[in-house]
Amino acid sequence: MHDTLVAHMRQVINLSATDVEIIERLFKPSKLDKGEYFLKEGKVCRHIGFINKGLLRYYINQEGEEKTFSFGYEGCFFTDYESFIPQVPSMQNIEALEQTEILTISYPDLQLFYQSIAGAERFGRVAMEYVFIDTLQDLKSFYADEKQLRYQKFIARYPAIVNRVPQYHIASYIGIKPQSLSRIRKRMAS
Amino acid sequence: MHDTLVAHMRQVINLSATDVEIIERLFKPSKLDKGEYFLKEGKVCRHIGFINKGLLRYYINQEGEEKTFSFGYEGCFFTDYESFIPQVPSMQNIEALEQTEILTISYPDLQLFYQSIAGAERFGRVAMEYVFIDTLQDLKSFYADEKQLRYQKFIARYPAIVNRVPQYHIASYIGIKPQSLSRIRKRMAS
DNA sequence: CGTTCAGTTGACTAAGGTCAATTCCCGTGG
DNA sequence: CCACGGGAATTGACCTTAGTCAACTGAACG
Repeated sequence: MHDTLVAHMRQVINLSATDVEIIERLFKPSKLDKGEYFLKEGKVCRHIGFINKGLLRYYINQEGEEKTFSFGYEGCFFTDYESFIPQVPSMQNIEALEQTEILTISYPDLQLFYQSIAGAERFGRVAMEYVFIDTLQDLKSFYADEKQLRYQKFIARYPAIVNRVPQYHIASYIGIKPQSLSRIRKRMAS
Repeated sequence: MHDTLVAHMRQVINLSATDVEIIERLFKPSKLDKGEYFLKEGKVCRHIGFINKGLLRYYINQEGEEKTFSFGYEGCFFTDYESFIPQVPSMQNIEALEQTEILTISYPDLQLFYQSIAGAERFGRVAMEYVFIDTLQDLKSFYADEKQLRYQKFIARYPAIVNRVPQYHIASYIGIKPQSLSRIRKRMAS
């Protein structure tokens, strides 16, 4: 249950058997059905999660439109950092696109985790660094890349999920309407 | 010289007099003239900096065009995380738009900082969290906001720097050409 | 076999890009 | 003090790309 998570952590810090027991106690297994929400806007995001299996979608509502800005899949940490870190109400939604198995840790338990395990702070920092680098690359791609290139990068980078996500969510992620993505795909095929 | 930096850190962690001495030893003062570079693409970014005074611009070169994606000013930490964290060659440039006074810490000295001061890991994590939240908000604005709204948000959020930055850099930051920004400004005035 | 919803296609519109000319601003040198 | 030069900003005319609205296709499911 916690094997993948522990393996992730061991790439960064050493964990004793006791440490692993602490982790197994603090990170609680949970399931989300397809269409179920991990987080709804207006609520404070009280957990960080780790995806063992499944697929999540992050989006904001803007003028009645859902803007998807990220996906999470096997081996990803996820939370709404904007809400979780300062513990203020969230403006985003996190929805399961498939039945998803996760491990979650609450805000107070995360503080316990940082205090109980040597190097946990370090792991927290490093884990965030990697999420951060990902976000930076995404941001730069959005600034600089043509929409067609963004689509090509998406299918190159996430081959594992491209067929699990409806096309209109991918269009939203790229920053265009489904019709436009359809036209781009047509252009690419010829 | 290190007052502002130390004050910043003290908002997050306790620092003894000895700690402050360590910080003063590890964070080295330096100056950049207007037009001088802190980082050029192709080089590994070997320092994190803190801005005491001045103004920096971050940009990437894409098809002969400079795409500005961020600015740094008084009280900001800065580095190219994508290059600094894994210590690989950078794809971005950091240029001083004004004479800028900075404090910098090298990668090895940062590891020393983390090891020598209790809570330093924590400060590193928290500092990154705030930069990260900023980046997330920026990313979401780019996804979801009209260009005119992006401009309005920019002048609302950075009133201190809007008059210190040439308009064509702001246009680039927003994600449009200088001509388009000029037309948006005209539209807003009427 | 019909309902539903994702995806495609067509016709038209709107926003931003491109190219080029012009104006504005500011520092420098006659 | 004024004229000139150069880069920034503006404006105009036209083009390209994505958005909008609407109709249609196709696969999934009861």
